[in-house]
Amino acid sequence: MNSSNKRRAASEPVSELTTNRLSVYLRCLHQLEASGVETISSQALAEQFGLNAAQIRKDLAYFGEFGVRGVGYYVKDLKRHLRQILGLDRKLKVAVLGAGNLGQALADYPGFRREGFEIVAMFDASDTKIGDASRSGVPIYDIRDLRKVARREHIDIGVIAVPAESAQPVLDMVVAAGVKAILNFSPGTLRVPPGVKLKSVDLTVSLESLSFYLAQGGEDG
Amino acid sequence: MNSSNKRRAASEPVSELTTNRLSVYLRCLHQLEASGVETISSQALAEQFGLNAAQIRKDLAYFGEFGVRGVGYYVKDLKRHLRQILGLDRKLKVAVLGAGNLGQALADYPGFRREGFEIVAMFDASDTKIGDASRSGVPIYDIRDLRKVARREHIDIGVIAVPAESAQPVLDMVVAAGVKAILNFSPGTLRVPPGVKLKSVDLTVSLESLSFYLAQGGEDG
DNA sequence: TTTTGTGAACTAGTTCACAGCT
DNA sequence: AGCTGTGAACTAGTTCACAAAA
Repeated sequence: MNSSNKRRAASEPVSELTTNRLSVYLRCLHQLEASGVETISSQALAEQFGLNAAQIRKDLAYFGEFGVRGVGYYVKDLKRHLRQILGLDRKLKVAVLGAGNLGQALADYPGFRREGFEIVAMFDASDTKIGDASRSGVPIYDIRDLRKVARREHIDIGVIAVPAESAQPVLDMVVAAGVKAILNFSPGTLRVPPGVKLKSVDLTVSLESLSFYLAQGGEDG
Repeated sequence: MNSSNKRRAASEPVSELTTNRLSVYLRCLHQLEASGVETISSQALAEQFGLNAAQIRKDLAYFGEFGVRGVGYYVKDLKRHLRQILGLDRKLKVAVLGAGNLGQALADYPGFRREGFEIVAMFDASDTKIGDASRSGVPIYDIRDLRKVARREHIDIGVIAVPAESAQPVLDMVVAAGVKAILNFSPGTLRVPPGVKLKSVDLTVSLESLSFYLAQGGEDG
């Protein structure tokens, strides 16, 4: 019997918190598999990685009945299911917008390649960078060729690492080039049309949240 | 009358979501001030930046009565209050652990300096890097000198940008050196003792969440 | 009149606890 | 017996709506 027999309606909402946790579970499973563990209960998984067992079960049950009562989850099986749910069973092509320090670091970041992402292009507006490549060999194209290159290379995901003031115009270009999912590292509010997914990582907000802790909570903790 | 007359008990919890938003509000106020706006209502702020007016008011009211009924908030005043609440009224010293691509990019990231963070040191274990400096001049020290340098330089915040396998040992060293707030860019679960604040930015989870969108939601959206 | 500050209502997310399968 | 999958209970977070202040 097929364990993916429970299918969500395509429009049923999945919380982003849930999908983020699926990534975490997948990483845990990698480690367990590497340690030779064949099956794992939600309880054991929770204890080992500081999570809640019921939450793991709920998150997983949302996508199918992957567990076996009395046994737990088969590590290899669950891994395969999670990779499929997260869309990691096909290679995803990524372009980095902005070939500055951060852009180049992201383009060469080994963690992205590891899970099947392929960084195939960087884009910049500066003549001194265009035509060059990152250390690991990702070519830097003229931002004006974005649409052309994006189509040719079938870019799935754009990563924005440009200064704040050019973030929205660059984002608009990426969207116009047909890219439907964007990871943004620029600070500030950006707008995308419906049907395009924007996820932002705000480095300043992260640091300031630590500053807040030190100023308020840390003093008398 | 002092507008900070309402004081939270030191132990009263503040949601991280709230403190993150305070950073966002502060950034909005920078922009408004630059545009010459002197007062702003929660309604106008909400509309301009895509937020909810009641939420802005609640977040702010949590720390004091900063607004004036019938008028709104004085941009300059509120900015000052937020900077003080977020602990940005003093310079905070930051050290980056790991002088690889990502570490160097973070050390030179202009956004950190802008809000008063001062990146004063990088640490690495590789002889070829120790003694060198980042492009913008941040010196790279031997990780074994962490404790000494951290004390001498009064490091407030550590930023971890080392490979996954060394993340926990490096984190332990940072904690042992007396640093109470850490921003982590390594993937995986890390543990810190109580009294130390760890905030993690997981680049792989972020990308995988976009992959999920493309695999599940994007197709038929 | 305008707009804050805030209790009340609502919505989302987490955890509990147990029926039911293996 | 052991563990999943899940309704019910609970907790956290958001939005509404309005009294009170300027």
